[in-house]
This record gives sequence, structure tokens and C-alpha cells, in this order.
Amino acid sequence: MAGMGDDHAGHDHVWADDLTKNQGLVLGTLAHSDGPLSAYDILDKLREDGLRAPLQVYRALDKLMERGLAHRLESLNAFVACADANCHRRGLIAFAICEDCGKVDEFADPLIDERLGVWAGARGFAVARTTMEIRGKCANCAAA
Amino acid sequence: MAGMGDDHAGHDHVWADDLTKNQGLVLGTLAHSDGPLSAYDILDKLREDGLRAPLQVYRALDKLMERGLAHRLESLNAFVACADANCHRRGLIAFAICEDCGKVDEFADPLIDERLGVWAGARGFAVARTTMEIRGKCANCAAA
DNA sequence: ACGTTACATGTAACTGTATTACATAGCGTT
DNA sequence: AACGCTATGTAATACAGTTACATGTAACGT
Repeated sequence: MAGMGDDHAGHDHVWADDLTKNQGLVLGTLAHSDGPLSAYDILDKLREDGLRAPLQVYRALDKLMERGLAHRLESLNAFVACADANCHRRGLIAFAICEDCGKVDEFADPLIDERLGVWAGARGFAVARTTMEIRGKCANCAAA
Repeated sequence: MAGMGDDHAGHDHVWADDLTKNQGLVLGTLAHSDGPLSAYDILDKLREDGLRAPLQVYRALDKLMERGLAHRLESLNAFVACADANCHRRGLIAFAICEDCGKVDEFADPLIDERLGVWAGARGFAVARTTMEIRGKCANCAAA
């Protein structure tokens, strides 16, 4: 790996141990960011680590999302690391996105999940995955 | 208006009567489609009606969405006409999207909406708008 | 009638997001 | 060594959305 001051893949990972180099770089970048990043944001931050093309980032993101280590925010075309370090989450995950400061709060609500199951059951709809994103102002920014 | 075989704005509108020409064209296109359309899909269908640039479509979509006559599906980068003809809906609107046939089912669930209100209230989060999209297979496609 | 304001429109160029196609490299198995 | 599998590298392209600027048009006040 090219010289770097901050080698995520080398020692900075407390996540899964079997990430590939690019997956480690991308997850490290997301984990250290205080807000969501677009794929191109990630790419820019990783140029000095040798990444050059969007596809390298998208490939890593796909794998990370498969494993639940990262999530995509559809309404932002951006990505975040999973807030649950060892990702024990199941079922629906929702995100509250502050439009002022950009912070994202990830949460799971079993009741909403169940309610969704009821709707789907009644319709015979087979749910594969659900995205739920709330836009607005976090408590901090609403106060200001 | 340039000659056209299918003048939505002229006679085809049962929606609001005060839509502009482009808004009428775009809403007509969405309403006649049996699935979601991207902005560029819409543009292609409206070239013969004189539209030439993406911006013309995006501008119309913005106005239609402001009025609740159209919705954006974030996970698809696509748009649909509101299923409720005169759009009496309030609060959270959810979409079930079939990944097989592409059909979209729009519904509102007050309980989910309320549950969301509880979460937001507890956190001091001021909700501006919520997007909820379920991906999976509709009853028809699940059967096949 | 004239200028002013407000809003809808038209056009081009551009930025940002994501995928396709093809080539290369590493590793475990046989 | 040859094979299959997965990860990588690179370029080119497709798709989505915005910025900047010019024009049209109808309502309003003077």
C-alpha cells in the first residue's frame, strides 16, 4: 500500500476482520466521517491511498451493504457506516437526517416494522427491503 | 402550442385546472403510465410535444410535487402521479414497489405516521417530510 | 400606453451519480 | 501448470440533476 499517514486497513479496523483492502478503506472513511458521504466524496478522500475510479468505491460499498456494515441513504445519494458497530440489527432501519447540520441518526423501530408486516401480509406483498428516511431538523438545530 | 396528436393540457386533465402547459404535459404522461418514470423517460415521451431539455421536466415535476400531484421515488430516481386523484392525503405516504413488474402501490398508514411522531417527539426532531419505500414482490409476481 | 413585477419558458453547458466492458492480478485447488 | 474464483484496475459511457442566462407573457399601477 502506498505510503499513508492513516492506514485504515492496516490497524484501524475493529469491524470484520476479513474485509478486502478497498472495503477496509471505504468503511474506514465512512466510519471516520461525521456525516454521510457520496461515493465521489469517498473516492476523493481515498485518492492518496491509490483509488482512482468510482467503480472501486461502488464495488466496496456493495459488499459492505450486503453485510450490513454500511447503508445507503436514497434521498441523499450518499452512504454511512452502520451505527451499530457489530451490526446486530435486523429488520427495518430508519434514518433521521438533519437538513441543517447533515447529521444522521439511525434507529430501528420494531412497531413500525411489525405494522409494515401487517400491511404486506394483507396484500400478499413479499418484502425484500425497506428504506425509511425522515428529513427535518435535529433537536440541536431546531433550538438554534 | 406546437401541433400535437395528444394534447393533455387541452382536454385530458381532470386534475387541477390551473396547471401550466408543461405541468399538464408532465402530469398527463405520469398519469397514463402504468409504472414510475424517470425525468428523462418523461422528456423522451414529450419531445413530440415540444419539450427539449431536462430542466423543463424537472421544473414541472417540482411544482407538481409541491402540490402533491406527483411523488418522487427516491430509491428509483423516478416519479409517479399521486394515486389519489384529488389528493386528499395528509402525512406520511408509503410506496410498495414490485421489483418484478415495476408496479407501485401507494398507501398511507396513520399508525406508522403516529409512531414516527412519537419517535420524533422524544428526540426533539422536527420532521419536514418522510420517505418510505418497500421493495419486494407484489402478490401477482410472488405467485408466479 | 408604458414600465414594472412576477412567473413560466427555452436553451446550452455543466456537475454529479452510477454502470458497462474489458483487462489484470492473487489465491486455493486439482 | 492449469483452472476457477474473487478482488482489482482503467476507460469510456450512460443516466440524473443543476447552473446560468435569455426570452415570453400576463397582471398591475402610473
